[in-house]
Amino acid sequence: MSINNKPSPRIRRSPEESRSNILSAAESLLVEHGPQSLRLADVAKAAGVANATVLHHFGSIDAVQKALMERMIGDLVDSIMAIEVPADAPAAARAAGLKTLFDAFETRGAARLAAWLELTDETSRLTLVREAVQEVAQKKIANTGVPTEMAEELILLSVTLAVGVGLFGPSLSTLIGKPPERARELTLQMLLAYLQSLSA
Amino acid sequence: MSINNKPSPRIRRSPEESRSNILSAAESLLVEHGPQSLRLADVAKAAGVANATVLHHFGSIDAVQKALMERMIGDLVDSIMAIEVPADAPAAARAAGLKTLFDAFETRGAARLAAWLELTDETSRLTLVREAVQEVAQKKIANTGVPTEMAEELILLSVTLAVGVGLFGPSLSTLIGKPPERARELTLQMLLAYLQSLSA
DNA sequence: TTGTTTATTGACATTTTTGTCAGTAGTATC
DNA sequence: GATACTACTGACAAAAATGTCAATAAACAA
Repeated sequence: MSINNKPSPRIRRSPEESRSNILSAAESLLVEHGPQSLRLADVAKAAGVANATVLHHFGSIDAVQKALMERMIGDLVDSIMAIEVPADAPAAARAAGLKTLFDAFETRGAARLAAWLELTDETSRLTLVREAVQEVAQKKIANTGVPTEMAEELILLSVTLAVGVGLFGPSLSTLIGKPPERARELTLQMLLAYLQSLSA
Repeated sequence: MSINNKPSPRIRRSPEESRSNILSAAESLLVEHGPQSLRLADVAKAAGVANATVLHHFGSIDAVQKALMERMIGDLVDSIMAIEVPADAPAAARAAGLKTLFDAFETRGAARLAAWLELTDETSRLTLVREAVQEVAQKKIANTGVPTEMAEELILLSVTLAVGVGLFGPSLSTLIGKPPERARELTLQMLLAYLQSLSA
């Protein structure tokens, strides 16, 4: 029996492409199998490269995890910044903005990222998010006549609910026999009603 | 130089005590340093016993983690079951019940436990919680005249918010320069207002 | 073509973590 | 006491995970 030595065709990427490829693979692992699946061998395999390649680009598996946090935080910030809060803020527009916020945390791994950061005491990395939130508070809500102080608290409330629902909503809903999106629906319904009551 | 061979005084516990001691140490580690700190050597050290002792009682470090999940879930169920919802449910009593619920998730590690389960795809272990929730829904709320269907959804809403706020509330609050309990205050305030509006 | 650069890799070395085992030492019973 | 039982432990073995290094090969330039 002859062993098949296929010369294993190499793919040569630019450093940026390669890093991005590896981080994307790691992100999938994180979302699908949790943080403890971010092992060197697993990440390399998922990315379709050798272990040494991962280390060549990041130096250590720890650095991969840190870089992944940074990238996902960056994406999250982009999502937050993209939220539009019309100046006159009619109810429908406000609802759409909140829906976008909740989607940002539930689809893909933003909520899972947040849980990961929370469990590993890496919340300090969230300064970028903080700045984004405050920018939204100032530029996009302050000009509606709502005082900044209250705008910040409403954002705190909304973000807390969005990330919590994003992480736990689907599981808890199905746990008690409801469709997975039920917790989010209920939460959004309540949040909107509450915001409306504040306007009156 | 003579090496000091103190014979290292042994503590001999009953198997139950020993298991409990080890699980308590593990729980502290989980709450303070996250799931990835639940290594054999760390758990043993925190419990003040040898590595082999942990394995003697649990067989593997994995079994320790599973046992810890079970125990914390049991504690959580007890907390939920202890919630009293008076039959006539005056606003103040309802507020107290919800406060208890939120406390159950924030103090100590219930919310962190939930996040751990979520990230590791172990949500299937939550059947006990499910049963507790449904028992509360039936026995303690149904007799207030609220239909079971709605009671379950209100509990889903409350639990989702409680666990989300318990996990993320403190960090997010301090992140934007508020006292750590601010997110919980805001959430409870909204939730109570919403429940009251439903009664009208 | 020839040479330069460097992304890539397999083989190996190191470290970390987990698990095994035979012997030790508390506790209870006779 | 003496004996039995077993919780407990240190020393060691095994496995898993991370990291090193010299060689290879893809892209590009002269």
